[in-house]
Amino acid sequence: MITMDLIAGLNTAQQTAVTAKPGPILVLAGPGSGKTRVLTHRIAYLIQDLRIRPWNILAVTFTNKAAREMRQRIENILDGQPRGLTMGTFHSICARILRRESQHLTYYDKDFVIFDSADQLQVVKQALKDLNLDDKKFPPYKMLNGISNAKNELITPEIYAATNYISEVTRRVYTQYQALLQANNAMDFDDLLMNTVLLFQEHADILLQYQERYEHILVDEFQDTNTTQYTLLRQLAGVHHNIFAVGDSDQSIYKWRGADFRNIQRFREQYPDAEQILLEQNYRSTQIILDAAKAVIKRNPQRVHKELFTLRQGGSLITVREAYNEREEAQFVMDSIENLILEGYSGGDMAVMYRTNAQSRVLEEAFLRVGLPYRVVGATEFYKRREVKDTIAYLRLIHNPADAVSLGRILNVPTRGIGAKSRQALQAWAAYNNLQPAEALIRLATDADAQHPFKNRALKALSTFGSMLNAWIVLRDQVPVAELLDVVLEQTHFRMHLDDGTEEGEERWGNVMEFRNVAAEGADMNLGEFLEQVALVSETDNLDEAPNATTLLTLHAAKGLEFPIVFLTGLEDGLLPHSRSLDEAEELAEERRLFYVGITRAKDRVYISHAFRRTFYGDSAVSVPSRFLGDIPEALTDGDSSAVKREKSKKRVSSWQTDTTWSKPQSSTRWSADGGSGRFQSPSQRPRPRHLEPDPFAQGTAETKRGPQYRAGMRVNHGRFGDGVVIESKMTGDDEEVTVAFADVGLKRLSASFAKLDIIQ
DNA sequence: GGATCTCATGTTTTT
DNA sequence: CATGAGATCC
Repeated sequence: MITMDLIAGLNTAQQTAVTAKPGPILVLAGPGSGKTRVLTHRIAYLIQDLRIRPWNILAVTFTNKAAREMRQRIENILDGQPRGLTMGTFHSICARILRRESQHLTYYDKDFVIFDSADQLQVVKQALKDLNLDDKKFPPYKMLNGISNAKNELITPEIYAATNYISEVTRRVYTQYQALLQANNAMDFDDLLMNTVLLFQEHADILLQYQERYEHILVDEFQDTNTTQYTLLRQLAGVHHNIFAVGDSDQSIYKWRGADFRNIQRFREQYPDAEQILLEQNYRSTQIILDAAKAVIKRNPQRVHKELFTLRQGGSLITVREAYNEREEAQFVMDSIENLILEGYSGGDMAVMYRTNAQSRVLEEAFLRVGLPYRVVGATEFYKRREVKDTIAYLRLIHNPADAVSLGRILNVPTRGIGAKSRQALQAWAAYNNLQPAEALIRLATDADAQHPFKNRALKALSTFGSMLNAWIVLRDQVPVAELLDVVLEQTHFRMHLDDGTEEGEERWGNVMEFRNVAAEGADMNLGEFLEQVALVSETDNLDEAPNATTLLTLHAAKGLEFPIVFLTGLEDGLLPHSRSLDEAEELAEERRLFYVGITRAKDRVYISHAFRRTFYGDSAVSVPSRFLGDIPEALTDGDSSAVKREKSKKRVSSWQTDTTWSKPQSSTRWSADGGSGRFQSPSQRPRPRHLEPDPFAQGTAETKRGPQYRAGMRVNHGRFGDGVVIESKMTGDDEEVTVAFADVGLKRLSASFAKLDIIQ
């Protein structure tokens, strides 16, 4: 009887999912098919009908915001707080577990901090320095990628298997990087997940506690889990096997972050008795929008077919519009928004989406020019602004004096006369005394008898700062975070430091004050809790209601959201699909899914735009309309069909080839001999914008970083192996793998960045 | 030791 | 273009 409330208004498939018999359950949910509803009702069903205590339920969501909303909805259904329910992102849940079990962690105490990507970069740089490696040859962010990929695959430095030179370097950097993090009592995002899994692997007894506790596990956005997350779920479900996974492989857009939608397949294999439920009714979009989306996604190979349908027959046609350049494109968006407002829509009903954050700028300028309200998701994230990060660094250092990265960041910010020399000397002295740099500072300030190499100005600067730091640490446990922050800002003359008389300086101080407000709001939190919250929020989490403001956001950030009106901008080859994904089928498929996600965010209307010319890195180049446009049936769009437009645009590009009045780029524009799919144009005619694809054969010099330097047939010389002929050369990751037939030693496979191969003319 | 200038470089996406 | 790192100047 109670059940009736819970399933009223749900369709059959949804009801089946909500009331499914406990066990492994896989819900494949199309966009707009009410999966959040299913999840919340399922949890309510577990609590209300099956009498499961909330304490025994774990629900994993993709963002904190989703968690909050779900909690709210469950509260509404149950008419009360589901007390004890664990709900949050993988990262926040893991952070909580690690914090609670910190006494079992070998290298960490409970005050460990969470390093964001900027901090990570610092650590990688330090690791490279420690290993005497050139950060030009081994770009830190690439190293970081390698490390992150490994962690997402649950590969520790110890088991990391190097297969070539680059990966051997990565392995060493990874090892050192990890050691540095531990020395800093810091974890990066990936560590939160990996260390939880490792903790459970090493301590069966601890795992058992959690396994027994979490009788029911529910996971949202299951297609975007990585191996480590999947393993964690397997671990936690190890006793009760009640795992309710909701996902849609067509909306998997985080492969680059280690996500693997094949986890859905893996789930089926590892839980052969899993019940599978398809949610195919879309409650969001009109028929036209859904048809367009389906036509787009249909082109991806190897999909699990779903028959999506909607009861919202018909609808407005999809507007596809070519603009001359990105400014005109932005203007097109403005004009459309103004018309829609006249029709009765509010600016808040609309979202403008784009592939890359850089595209938001022109749009923002247009909004400002026209005077329409807007809000940008992401872009320059608040917590990543320098002045805010500096402020956070102070708090982090106070919380965890072992955090050398934060200390490094603010040691001389605001400037206080501690330059590179003093910094080095401090580090050396600290290491010599087996102290963390911050501890060394405090020793310097408090221990008059300390033996040290500093004198005069440097000594004064260092010890002054040391005694301030010492005082803050004492203050830490006595006053709320906001007050502590006030003291720090006051004593460091932070405002003076930011205020350079410009408006920008004002704004920076404003940001710091805004951060201070955040701290004041969390008055019930201690410093550690506050820092954790700050580290784990995402920009979308703070997307609060701004009634009339139009939302600007990336396609990635749009996942899980919906808007009556959606603008999809920059539908050009090289942008969507992005140039970096053009040559790999799986990556191209992911770009298509991204487009699919964008379209399916819309309830009523979709506007798609692309520019004929677009400015990249300062100079303007001709763009070709996205190959995805042609996938939308002509009958669903207004005006020219997309395919025709692509043709037309292509012609114009061709004429541009001979039209000297337009020919701004000369030598920099290359003519590709082989232009992409060739589905819409004869490949030989297409000029390639310079930025899209570096010509792999541009020059065979060592400076060419991206493309292969060697070609089959080239004669080469190797210091040890002598002369030979290149048989094959291919790029593997960022390294070039060259197969050479040597006269003396036969076939060898060499790594170009490692082996010194000279080309013989 | 600190501020300012020049030059190269490019992260696509984010918990 | 816009940002960051390194070089140079004060």
